[in-house]
Order: sequence, then structure tokens, then C-alpha cells
Amino acid sequence: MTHAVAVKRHPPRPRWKRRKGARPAEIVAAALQVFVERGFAAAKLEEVARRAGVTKGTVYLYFKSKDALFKAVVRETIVPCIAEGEALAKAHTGPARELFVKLVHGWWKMIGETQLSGIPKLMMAEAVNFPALARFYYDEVVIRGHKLMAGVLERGIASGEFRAVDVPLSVRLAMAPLLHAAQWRHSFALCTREPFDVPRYIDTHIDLFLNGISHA
Amino acid sequence: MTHAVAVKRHPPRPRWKRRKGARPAEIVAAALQVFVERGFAAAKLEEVARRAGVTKGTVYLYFKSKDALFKAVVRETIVPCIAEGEALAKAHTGPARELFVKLVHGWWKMIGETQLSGIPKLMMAEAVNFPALARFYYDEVVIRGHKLMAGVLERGIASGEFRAVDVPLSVRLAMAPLLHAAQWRHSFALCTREPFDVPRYIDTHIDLFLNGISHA
DNA sequence: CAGGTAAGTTACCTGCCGTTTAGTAACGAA
DNA sequence: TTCGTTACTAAACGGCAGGTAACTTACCTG
Repeated sequence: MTHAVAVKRHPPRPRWKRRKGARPAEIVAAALQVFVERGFAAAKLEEVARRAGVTKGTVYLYFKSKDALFKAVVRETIVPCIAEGEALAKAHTGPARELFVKLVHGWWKMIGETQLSGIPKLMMAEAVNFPALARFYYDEVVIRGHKLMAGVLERGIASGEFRAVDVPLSVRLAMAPLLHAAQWRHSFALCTREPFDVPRYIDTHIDLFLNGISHA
Repeated sequence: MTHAVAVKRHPPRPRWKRRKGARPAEIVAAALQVFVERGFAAAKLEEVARRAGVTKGTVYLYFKSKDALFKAVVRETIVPCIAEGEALAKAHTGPARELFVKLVHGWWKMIGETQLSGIPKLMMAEAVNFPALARFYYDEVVIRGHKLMAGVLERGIASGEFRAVDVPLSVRLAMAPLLHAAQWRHSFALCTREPFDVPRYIDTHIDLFLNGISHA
């Protein structure tokens, strides 16, 4: 309460700094956290601003709406991961099954076990209520991801490693357990102690899946 | 437009009826639709009321809150499905793999391909923001479902049909593709024409999975 | 050390929706 | 037909959060 008596001498240390260059990245980082924790609709820009060390007004200085902010988050977090996967696939030589394993493990390392896993979860959760965002995400991420995985399977089929399975369908079967594990982490994992040994779960899945699509 | 000129003679036909007995079920049915279409948070009680042919106030006459309404929906829709599955398992004699196939197909018929699939999707989506509801759903549905499927696997292991796999982990692997398909229907399916042959997807999954946990 | 500009803050507006409350009308009983 | 009960309606309350606009202040430039 003696708080207001603080010395007011000379340059009383600026209450805030101008940091035009650093703000956007900081706001995006804060937004990622909040979106992941709350989902899109329930995320409060006030909260994003607080965590970024600014006020709501500043957020609107750099992003014209909540939508735009979310798109920025996706573009600067998930999209680069996809790109990295594509690069990995392009650079890969050798059996398709090895590439498959690399990609699946990479997905878990970069997305599944980080907070990024909240983004696909959020997107599936709120696609209905925000069709424009869903479309955006679908075009920028889902399609590219499917193409990536489809390429791997086709490569394996061409090389004779895999049977001539239905590719789009198999892509979904390959991804489903990963996405489910990610969603679990952001939902029921929070209300149970039931252990979930994800690395083993993933390896088991890889095993079953590769075994299933390989020639007998 | 000559509508307002309607004869006002005698008992001008009541503007609404008292139907204490029928209301709750009608409100629950309407609520199921709206919750599935919008999710929990975004579902408007106004909308529920409208579809049930009453006003918002009436909803509160029968359910003390949005939470309570949602719980009623779960109890009267998903929970009976679980119970039916349990009955099926109890009555089943014969190979565990047959029971597995029956349960998976049954799940898709009763939940996956109906609007009920929106409930698990919704619940995973909003568990973080509504921990009390998540807990409720987890206890009443998830645990029972896991127990049910775990029982099937254990039966198969005991009979020598299946290998001695990690049961909880395998339960998740068995369910993940189903849940994912359900979520897909309520998310990206709405923003693409990309076909998704779910019956084939499910049969392929059953194939891979049973093949994987059976003895070589 | 001015003074201008733009980064940042503050306060407000607006619409929305869960919940409540006061009133209204259906309908069974006397 | 009247009257009382109560199912149902209607209207308002309250808080919240996205978005905006007006003001402040950091900091660069001459």
C-alpha cells in the first residue's frame, strides 16, 4: 500500500519498450500455448496478450483478427514440420519401410509429444464451427501430410516391398493411432492416472501396420 | 399473409400444450442433435429449445443446467450402447476373434455411422475446458468400453487364439481407427469431397489388427 | 532538447448466451 | 363455469470476450 510512494525521479525506467521486430513471434508463441490449452473458440486474446507481455490492443496491432492469429500459428509451427517431412522423404534412399518408420517417429518427436499435438486435435475439434479455418488447415496441412505418406506407400508398392493396398485408406490407417494418441494427451490423459506407454504403442502400431501391408 | 385474420372464435386452439411426460425425452433428443452439430460450449440452449418445440425456460424446468442436460444425453444414448456391447460379450460363445468382429461392427453401426459418433468426438474435444464432464464421461463410458474390449482380448489370449500382447495398449490400438473415423466424419469430411470408404477401412483395420495379435 | 511518429496502453462498445424470474395460460377438479 | 395448480412463456440480467478508438509515451531525428 506504500506502493504509490515510489520515487518518481528522472527517467523512471520506461513502463514498456518498443520492440516491433520481436512482438509477432512472441505473440505467436503465446498464442500457440493458449490455443493448445483451450482450443480456438475458448482461447482468450486477453490471455494471449498477457503471456506475450503485452495488452490485447497490441495483438490487434500485429494480427487483424483471432482467425489471422491462428493461421499465423499454424503457418509457423505445423507447416514447417510437414516441410521437414517432405525433405526427409525426398532425401531418403533405401527401403520404404525405413522411411515409414522415420516419418512416424519424426511425427511423434516433432508433433505428437510436443505441444504442437494440440493443433491437429483442436482443428478436428472445431472444424465444424469454423469451416474457413478447417479448409485452410485441410489445404495447408492435411492434404500435404496425406500426400507425403501416400508417396511412401506408393514407393513401397513400386519397389515390391508392400502389397498393392488401397493407398488413401492405408494412409488413414497409418495416421489414425498417432492422431488418437495426440488427442488422448489433450483430453482424457488429464483425468486419469492410467498409464499410456506411447513409444511402445507407436512401435507396436508400426509393427502391425508394416506387417499388414507387406507381402506374406 | 392473411394469416393474422384467422378466426378467433371460442377456444382459439391453445398456443401450446402441457406435455410433462414427453418433454424430457424430446429435449434430450434435440440436445443430442445440437451438441453433435456444435460441440458442448458452442451449443446454444435457445437452439435446443427451438428444436424441441419449447422455449429456453422450459429446458431449465427439466434440467437444472447445460451440464445436467449433457449428462442426460450421454446417459440415454451412449451408455445403453455400452451396455448392449457388454450383453453381447456376455452372451457370446465361440472364438474371441468373432466377438471382436461383432463388437467393432456393432460399434460402427450403433455409434460410428449414426450421429452418436459426435459424442466421443465432442468429449475428446472439450475435455480440457470441462474437466467435470470429462471425468463423468471417462468413468461412465471410456472405462467401461476399455474393460469390454480388454475382456475380449483376454479371452482370446486365454484360449490361445491371441498372443500374450499388452492388453491396455492393444485396446487403444483397436479403438483408435474407429474413433478417428468418427472424428473425421464430424470435421474434415465436411470440407472435402475426398471419398472415405469407411466399411472397407474398418474391415481392413480388423484384418490388420487380428492378424497382428494372432499367433504367427 | 524539442517535437513528431508510431508502438503500446486504456477504456469502452457490442453482441452473445447461460441462467433467473415474473407473469400467463392450459386444464383438471369442484 | 370457476378456480387453483403448475407447465410453459417471455423478458430481463449479468458476465464475458472480440474488436475498436482515443489517448500516452518511448524513442528517433534534427
